[in-house]
Amino acid sequence: MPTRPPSMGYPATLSEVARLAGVSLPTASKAMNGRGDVAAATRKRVLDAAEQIGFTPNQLARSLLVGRSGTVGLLTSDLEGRFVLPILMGAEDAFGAGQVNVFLCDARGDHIREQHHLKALLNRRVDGIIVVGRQTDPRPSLGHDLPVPVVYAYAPSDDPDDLSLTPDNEAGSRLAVEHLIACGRSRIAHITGDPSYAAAQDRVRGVQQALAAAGLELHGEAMFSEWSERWGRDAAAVLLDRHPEVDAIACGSDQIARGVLDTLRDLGRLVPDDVAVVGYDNWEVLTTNARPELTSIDANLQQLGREAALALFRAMDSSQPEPKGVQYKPVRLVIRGSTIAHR
Amino acid sequence: MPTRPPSMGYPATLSEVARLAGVSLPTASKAMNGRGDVAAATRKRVLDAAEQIGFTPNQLARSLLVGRSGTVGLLTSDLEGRFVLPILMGAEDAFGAGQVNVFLCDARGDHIREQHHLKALLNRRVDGIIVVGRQTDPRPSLGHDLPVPVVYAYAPSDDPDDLSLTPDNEAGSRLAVEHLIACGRSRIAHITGDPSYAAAQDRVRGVQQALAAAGLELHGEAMFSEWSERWGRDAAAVLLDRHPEVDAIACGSDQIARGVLDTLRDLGRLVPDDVAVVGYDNWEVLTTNARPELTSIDANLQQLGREAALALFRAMDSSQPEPKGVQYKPVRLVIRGSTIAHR
DNA sequence: CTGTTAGCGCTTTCAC
DNA sequence: GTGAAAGCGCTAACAG
Repeated sequence: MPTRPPSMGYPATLSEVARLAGVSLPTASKAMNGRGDVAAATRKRVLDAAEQIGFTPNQLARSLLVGRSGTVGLLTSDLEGRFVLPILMGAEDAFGAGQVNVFLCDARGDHIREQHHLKALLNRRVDGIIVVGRQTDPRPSLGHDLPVPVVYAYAPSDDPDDLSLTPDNEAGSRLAVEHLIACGRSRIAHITGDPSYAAAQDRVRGVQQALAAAGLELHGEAMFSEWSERWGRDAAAVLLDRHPEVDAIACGSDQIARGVLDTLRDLGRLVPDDVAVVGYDNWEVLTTNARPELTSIDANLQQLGREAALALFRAMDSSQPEPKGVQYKPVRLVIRGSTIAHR
Repeated sequence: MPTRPPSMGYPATLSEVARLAGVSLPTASKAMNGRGDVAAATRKRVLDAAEQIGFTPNQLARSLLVGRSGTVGLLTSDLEGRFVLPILMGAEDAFGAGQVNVFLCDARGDHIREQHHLKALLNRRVDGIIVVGRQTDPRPSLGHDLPVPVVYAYAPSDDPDDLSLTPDNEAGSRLAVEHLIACGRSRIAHITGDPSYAAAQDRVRGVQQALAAAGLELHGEAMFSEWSERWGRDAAAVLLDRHPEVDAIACGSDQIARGVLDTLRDLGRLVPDDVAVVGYDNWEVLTTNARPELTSIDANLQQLGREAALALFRAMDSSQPEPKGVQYKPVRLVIRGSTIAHR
């Protein structure tokens, strides 16, 4: 006797499909999944039957049986941060192609909430987890007693036994300054954001390296404060007052660069003729609408998300020892009118 | 004989907990879930045993049995759009509080991909779906032959039998213009974005309504083009050339408003003394860093996401007929220095 | 090629 | 109070 009549309302089950097609349940299963050897005619009957009653295979049952859910967790510390979203997109994209679905969890910077979400993800038997932080400062590891692999993106784990993918900030500002030098600038200053951010420190280091390699020195001290347009405006005013000879300014963010451009304009300094300006982050809304358009450093965050997904895939499939440690991913320079004039 | 020895490596099962606690499987289940009548001492033994072997209840099995997964799908048409994220945050937040986890799917504006994701979500037996669009233009319905309730957020469904939540754009620009009038302005112009967007048309209508209610007329035609700073700059230049008497400009977006501010500055017009400016969207990065800070309209998107989640909750729980149709959600005016001078 | 038998991990009647 | 039995919907061996 059928457990349940093949009525509408409930999603159809595979046994209903089997009955309708006049085959046994396992045969229907094989036919649906293209498994085993099933006569072509039989397969067609099954597929037609499934189509007819609108059969939707229950992944929950399948997952329970095969011991993998085909899902991963994306644990973010802060969805608001504008660096998280592109990473999310890249990861979701890469997973989607592999039939994997993504649970999104936002811990909003709270450790308790993070633990809570982690537990929920494990209860749901995710096959892996990507942890996305909002800054490049190292963050606490989730630990190693987890039953699934974990990859850290943007914010690296503070445990060297974890795998972390983060943009190479040092290389980024090195690129920026090398570009300025290549454009013939030699009196270069640096205005950046909050000194408590690893990103600020790393970028200053990159600037210093590029200058040193060219036998140059920074004009004035590196100027730290907040990651805002306002600070960019104020800092540029002070800088040009005290170092009017400056012919290029490397900025720690596009926001700061936008402020710098504003002040230069107010002071009647032409960009890029008198002073070249380079930003950081390549935030298109800001860079492509600036006057002139802003040269900037792009961290390829979407690519970073994709790579994190692929690394997790590998760790999930092979359960071989994953590579460990922090991988610094290459960034790229996007040249626009703030460093090279159009003609 | 136990199916599997209680060894490490595999996640512990409830039957292992039961064995360790010296009770039967059902009793362990009841103890864990606080169900039925279980002796306090027994419950403690079970909980201790669970703790000891690090038991993690398998939600997959539970879901299969009880017929609800405790998950929902968040189907976005485009993660990139900056209106989607706050809605996502609000929804994730509201669901998280209810022990519900969220599958994130980005269709990237592609119908095929959307159908693909929809199917995946149904296979995973989500209990409901929120569809988040990136524009306020109506979008095709997912249909009504779905086994789970659906709520549309931001982009309403084109089917009046669906429930949609979208910001009230008309009311928004009405608020903006009423504010300008209250500030003593009477020669008001309107610069907005792409006329193919419903948002542009709705906002123009709101502007007209507020002007008409005060017995005023728009100065010049409403100016349409793209949602960019650049257009804001160019449009403002033209506008002030042809209508130098204008004393206020209502803009269709904050980006446009930023461009307008730039041009006003270039022309030596004081804001807000000579010309007041109001933006739209309250995109903080743009509004709080403008000179002066930009008055704008906030669509309360996070709240919108939260409400969509709550509406979906209701529809999921009660399976009573959900309310139908498009609900226009209130927006709010955020006053800053571009309309009222500090003293 | 197809059907029978088992069982994934858990909850839920229902006797004891 | 507690345990035995019966599945949720599906797949992975095996026999036939």
